[in-house]
Parts: sequence; C-alpha cells; structure tokens
Amino acid sequence: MTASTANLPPPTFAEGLPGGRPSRQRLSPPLRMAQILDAALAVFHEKGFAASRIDDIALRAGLSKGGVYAHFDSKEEIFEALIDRSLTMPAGLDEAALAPGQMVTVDLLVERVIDPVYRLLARPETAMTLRLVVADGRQVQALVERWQRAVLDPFASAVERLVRRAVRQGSLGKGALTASPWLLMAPIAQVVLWQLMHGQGEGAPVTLEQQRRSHIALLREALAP
Amino acid sequence: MTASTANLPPPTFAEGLPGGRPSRQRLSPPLRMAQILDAALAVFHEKGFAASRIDDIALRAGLSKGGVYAHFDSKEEIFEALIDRSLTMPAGLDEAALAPGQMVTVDLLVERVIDPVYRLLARPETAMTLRLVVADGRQVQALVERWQRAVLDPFASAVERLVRRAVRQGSLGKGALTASPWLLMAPIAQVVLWQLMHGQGEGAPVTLEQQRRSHIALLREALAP
Amino acid sequence: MTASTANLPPPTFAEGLPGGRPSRQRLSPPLRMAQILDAALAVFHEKGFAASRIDDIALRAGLSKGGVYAHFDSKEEIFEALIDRSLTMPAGLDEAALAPGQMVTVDLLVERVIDPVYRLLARPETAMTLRLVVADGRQVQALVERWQRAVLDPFASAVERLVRRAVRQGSLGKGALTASPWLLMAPIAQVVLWQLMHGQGEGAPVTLEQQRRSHIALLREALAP
Amino acid sequence: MTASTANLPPPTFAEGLPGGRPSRQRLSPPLRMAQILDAALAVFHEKGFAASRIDDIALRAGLSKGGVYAHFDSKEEIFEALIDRSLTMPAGLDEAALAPGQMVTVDLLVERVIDPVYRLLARPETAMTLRLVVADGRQVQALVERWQRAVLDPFASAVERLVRRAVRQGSLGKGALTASPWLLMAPIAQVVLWQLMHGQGEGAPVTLEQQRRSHIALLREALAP
DNA sequence: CATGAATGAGCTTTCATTCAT
DNA sequence: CATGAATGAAAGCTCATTCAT
Repeated sequence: MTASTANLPPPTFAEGLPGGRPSRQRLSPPLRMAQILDAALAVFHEKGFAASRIDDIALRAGLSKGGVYAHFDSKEEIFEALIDRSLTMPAGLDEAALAPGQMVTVDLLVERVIDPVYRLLARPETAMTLRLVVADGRQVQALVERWQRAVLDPFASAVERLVRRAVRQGSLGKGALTASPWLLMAPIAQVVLWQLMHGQGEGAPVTLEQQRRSHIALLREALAP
Repeated sequence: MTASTANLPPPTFAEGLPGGRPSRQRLSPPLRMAQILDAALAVFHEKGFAASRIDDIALRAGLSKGGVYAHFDSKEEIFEALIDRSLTMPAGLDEAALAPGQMVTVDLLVERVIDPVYRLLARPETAMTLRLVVADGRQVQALVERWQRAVLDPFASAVERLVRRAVRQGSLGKGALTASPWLLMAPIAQVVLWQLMHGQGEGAPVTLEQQRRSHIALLREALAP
Repeated sequence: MTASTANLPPPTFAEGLPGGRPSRQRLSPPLRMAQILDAALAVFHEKGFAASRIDDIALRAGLSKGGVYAHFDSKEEIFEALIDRSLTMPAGLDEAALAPGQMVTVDLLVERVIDPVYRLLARPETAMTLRLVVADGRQVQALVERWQRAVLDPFASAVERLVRRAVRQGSLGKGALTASPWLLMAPIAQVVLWQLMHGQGEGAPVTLEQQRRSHIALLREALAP
Repeated sequence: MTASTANLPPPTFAEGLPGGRPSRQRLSPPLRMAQILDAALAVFHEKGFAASRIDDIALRAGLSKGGVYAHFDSKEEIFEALIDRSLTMPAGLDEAALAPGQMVTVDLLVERVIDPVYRLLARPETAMTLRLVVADGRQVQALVERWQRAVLDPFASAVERLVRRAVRQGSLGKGALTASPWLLMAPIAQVVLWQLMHGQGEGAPVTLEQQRRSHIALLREALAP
C-alpha cells in the first residue's frame, strides 16, 4: 500500500490559524508526496484540474506553494502521479480473476469479480480518481490510455476468459450475457455514471448495495445453465 | 427546435479558404447565438470549461471576442445557455415514453425507448453535452440538477411506468429486470462511459451497433414472459 | 526610419498620478510597439535583461502589463525585436563605405568611416543597444551572431577594402595600420568599452570629441604615405 | 595569491564518476570559499548575475545550497567577493608599471606593459571577470568603481607617467600616441570587446597572438623617436 | 559545517471582461 | 453589433533565503 496521510499527528492549534508559526514541518519526501497527492485528489475532484490552484493543494497538504514544487515539477506532474498511483491500486482484481482450475460458477464470479468492484466503488478515492480521468483525461490523453491498458483491458479480458471457461464447463448457460461478456459489468457502468454526476451516495435513488443486489440477481437469472 | 446553424447561407468564397477572414456579417441575434453556442459546445467539449478561452469560441464562431460579449454576458452564461438548449433537445424521448394505451411488448420497448436513445448517442452533439455535464457539472451544480429533473428523471420514470404496466399486462415476465427497471438501461451507461473516456467511436472495441444488438438480445432473453 | 515616440502628446496630469483614470489610450499597434521597445531598451539597459520586469517596461511605455503582452508574446521576444530594430539602424555606414571610384585619402576615411561611427556612438540608443548585446547576448546568442553578420562583419570588410584600395592607389602609406586594417578602429573599441562600463559621458576622463580628435591625429600620422 | 582550487586533493574515485556524489567533505573555510568563488565566477559568466542560481553555484562547487550560505550571506556578497578577489589578482601589472629609474624604450614598454596585459587576457579567469564587471556592474556600481580606482586608474596613470618620462628622455618620439598615452592600449580594448561578445577564442578572425604582434608593430612605428 | 525541505515574495504569463472606435 | 487594444486579477512557477535535522 502507498504511504498515506491517515495517521499523521493532527496540526496544532496555532498552525491552523493564519499567522500561526508555520512550524516548517520537515517530512520525508515519500510522506509529503503522499500528502500532496491526497490533497490534490480532493481538490481536483472538487474543482476539476484546470480550476484547481496549486495554492489550494498546498494549503490542504499543509505546506506552502513552493513546498509543493519541491516535490513535483508542475501541476500536470501531480495529475500524472495521481493517475499513476491509482494504476496499481485495484491490485486485487486481476490476480483474483486469474482463478485456479476449479469450477467457475455464478457464485465464484460474484465473489471474485463483482463484489471486489463494488467494494472498490465504495471507496471515495476510487470515485474521485474516476471522475478525474473522465473529466480531465482529455488534457493528458496518454495517461488515460496507459491506465486503460494497464487496468481496464486486463480486467476485461480476465472476465471474458473466466466466462468462456465456465461455458465450456457447462456451469453457465449460453445466452446474451455469455455471448457478450462485457455486458456482465453494465450495471457497474450505471453506478459509475451516477457517481460521476453526483458524487458518492448523495441522495442516490438507489443505494450502492441495492444496485449490487439487483445486479447479482440479474446475473443469476441470465447466467443460469 | 432551437435556432441552429444547419441552414445558414454558405460561407462566401473567401471564408472557405484557409486564412479567409470570417464573416463580420451582422447576423440576426438568434442565428449568432446559435453559432456561438455551437462553437462553445465544441470548444468546451474539447478542452473543458475552465481551459476554454472565449477567444477560441469566438474564432470558431467566426467573430471576435467582443462580438461574443455582445450576445452573452459571461463565459458561464454561455455554459448555462448550452445546458438550457440541451434541455429541450432530446425531443424523441419524452414523446416516445408517453406511450399509448396499447400492449407493451419487448418490441415496443425497443422501438420507443432503446432505439431512440441509441440514435441520440450516435449524434456528436449528445456526446459532447454529456461530457460537459459530467466533467464540468460540479461548477454549475444547480444547472446539472435542473437537467436531471427536466430530462433524466422524467425519462426514467416513464420507462418504469411502461415496464410496470407491461408486467401487469403479462406481456413481460417477472424477473430481476422488471423488479429493478432501471437496469434495463445499464448497457447504455456502458456506451456513455466509453464515449466519455474516448470520444465517439474512436477505436472502440465494440461498435455502437453491436452494443445495441447485444443489449436488445439481453432484453429479449431477460424479459421474456 | 522606425516609428518612434518622439512626437506623441505628453500624458495628461491625471494620467501621471496613481489612481488617475488610465485613459485606455488605444494606439495603433506599430506606434505602441515602438513605445514598448523604447521603454524596453531603457529598462533593459538600466537593469539588464534578467532583472527587468515587464511591469517596468509597461509602466514606462504607458500601459499595463497585459497591454504589453498584446503586442509581444514574451519578454524574450521584446529583446529580439529590440536587436532586430537596431539591426537596420546604422544603415548609413556600409553604403557610405562602398565609396565610388575616387581617390581614398585619410580625409575620406575620416569623413566616411570614422566620423559616422563617432556620431553613432554619441546617440544614447546606440550605447544602450551595445550594452544589451554585450551584457545579455549570451542568452540569445543566435541574435547576437545575426547582428554580427548583418552589421559588424560587412562594415569591417568594407573598411578593409577601402584601405587596400588606398594602398594600391598610393594615397596611404604601407605600415602596421594598413597591414592590419582592423586596428584602424581600435580607439573606437576603447570608447565603446568605456561606455559599457560607465554609461555615456558620465565623468569620462576624456570626451568623446577629444577621443575622436586623438584618433584622427593618430590616423593621419600612421597612415601618411 | 588568493587561496585557489588548483592544488586540492584529487577527488575520490566515486566523485570522479558521473553521478558520483560530490565531497560532503568539510574543507577549511578558505578552501571552500575559493571553490565557491571559482564556481560562481563560471556560473555568473555563463548566465549573468541575475540569471544565475545559487543552486548552480553550489552544484559546481560540489556542495549544497545551504553549504554556500554557510560561507556567504547572500548572492550579492558572492559577487562582491568575486570582484574583491580580482582586485589583487592582476599582480603582474602594477609592479611592472612601477618601473625603475632606467631608460624607457618601446621594448621596455612592451615587456612591462603590453605583454603582461596580453598574458592576462589569455587567462579565462580574466575574461570572465571582465564580462562580469561590464555586464552586471550596473547593479553593483560601487564595486565597479572601486575596481576601476584600484586597478584600472593606477595602471593607466602608471602608463602615462612611463610615457611622459620616455618622451622627456627622448627615447620615444613626440606624436599622437605620446600626446594621448591612453591610445596606446586601444588595440587591447578591441580584444576585450571581442571576448565580451564571443567568449575566449571561439572562432575569432584574429588570434590573440596576431593581435599582439600587430599591436606591437603599430607601437614601434608610431613611437619611434 | 552541511543538507535539503520549506517559505514567501516576486515574476512571467494568461485571460475574462471592458470599452473607445 | 463588431472589433481588438487595454485592463487587472489571478495563477503557475522560480528562487534567494531560512532553518530543523
């Protein structure tokens, strides 16, 4: 797991006030970079890349503008580092998908593919990163494509391979879903889209959990042998 | 339909040439505004709201910066007008959803709901607007919500009503899809997501048409009585 | 001659004061550019390229920082335009040096070569530009070389040709100066060097006029047939 | 002579390799300061005072930014120390000028005045310092004047005294050069100017040695009794 | 002494907006 | 209405300087 900000000591009272002695905390670069990236994710997510000011990121990360530039050469580099960090993040997926020689049932599919993705979507970090990629990816298209190739594509083909094997094994019935395995994930696209437009869980007409249950119900129905 | 640029007089010879000075004609305000909105949509879509310059929009609309300000008071006002315009745009949908008293079959659903949406998605304008709303909606949240209430929600409940009626009529079987009618549209979310990340049809692994067929196949299977 | 600032109306009293209505004078681009270049020359000369702020140039040119950027894309572009402008300036020299078929005497040399150069050196603009080229030329080496090739080199060889012809004609005696014609201009290098270090005429131990007379005296002596 | 870098212990093996971390040795202050000044001279010469970064100087001197500040309080102080160091530097000159009671001939003039200066000009350090003084002297005018008073003026009057004595002795003829003794050095100004604009010896049309010979030839001719 | 993270003032550049023409 | 020079408020970035380690 990446270095994170979670268990840092909270800033003292004085530091929080304007004019309070800035304390000039010297952190190790990896720690600082993690802090900055955390801050950047939040700010980018809130305002979008172009409208985000380095000052905002710096403030949120607890240092000064110049301090940010001691660790990243430009705003764009921060963006790239952010995407890069999320590149390795959903590590659980592809290894999990590379299932052993056992029987591939709907249950297995749910446990190894569907559930992990919903768990991922429940994390604020994931939603934020997705929003970043979609909203501002155009400006840094190369990165988005790298992300796609490194994360999305492998995941998609892993799912496809799983399904084909299951059909061969007879544990899943032939039908529209097994003919076009990518449709299996469609309800997840709905969730993502919703999150993109509204942020996480704010007054969604359908809970993430409800959506997950409906999704699984659909799968059981449509994939029954 | 709103005033559009479609049936404008063709550009004069000079304008057609690269480097040819654009119009400087005094057009009727509605026409000019339509031109400007068209240009703004394209530019916003390409660079995002914050990174778009009024100059770009003006250039693309064939007039100068000052000219734009003769019609809109601010950049944000252009954005709002853009969303407003798209509020009435997807004309095909609501009429379709207001189905008659007749029997609701899968075929009807496809013809009145699914197909119109795919037709909409095939239009560049739709993709652009969607991208705008998702990428830059946060800044003008109120507008996005208005759009949601005016377009998405009515459409969603229309579909829901259709499905419930069909189930009552026995023309659709009970199942996961009829229990959670919004799942009906899930594959469309997939298409939209893809378009958001890559623009229209550039090297998509699956054609819009393929996706539509798979989608319909799934519906026939899962909705069969 | 280039557009210059010389006969512009002086700024009104109010404009000179802070807070005075900025008047938003709209000048034609060539006029403004000349103003800006004049200002830039003064400022660069005073502080050097790197230490000069666009604000200074703008203030001196009578507009705002942003206004400068409406005419030049960057500070460096101003520098280049400045050198370019002085590139054509000493036009009188090389044509003059291309003397007719007549006898080349010391008097002619003085009248056609030495005097024009001293007249040039008496102009503040020349001194400033020279200082710029020497002090900050390293950063924009290509420009300096262009200047050298376009101005200095042609002048030097013109002088050389003149002297050789004179020696052939017998109107100048053979000696160290005619063997190495570039030495003819050496005292001028002294003047330039002095100006580089002190600016024009501020407490120079020797007047420009004195230096000129001594220079000519030396030439008469050393070039006598 | 001031402490210099010349006879430092050779760098350790690792330092000699590209990427090898530099010293981090604790050197004696005078040595360190000499290193830093050497580095500063090179950097200032290359980029000018304003465009030079302390980081560059530190890197070149083999320590870190903070290390530089352990020895100098500010960038300007480095500059001043640099000029100060060059104040005593041209040792050859003043002693030479303090000629004995003997006969002052052209040969003596050459040997005691002209040649030492050309030897000085052949040293990279001299060229660099001159460039510094000319290019950035304006910012630290006081220093330049000090340099002038301490080095140039004494040298100039020494030369003048020499010449006057020689004329009185009859060993030099009366003429333009003895009337205006400063003209004696004019060709040297040419060399300096050239070095200022191009750096040392890069593709100069005339060698330093050639220039020296021509210079001396001219002197013999013009100073002959 | 040396290091290098951090500060903060200052600079270049951009751009929405205004307005004289 | 249209133009485009001009304004002015940011915003990105740099770098001399400080100081905890």
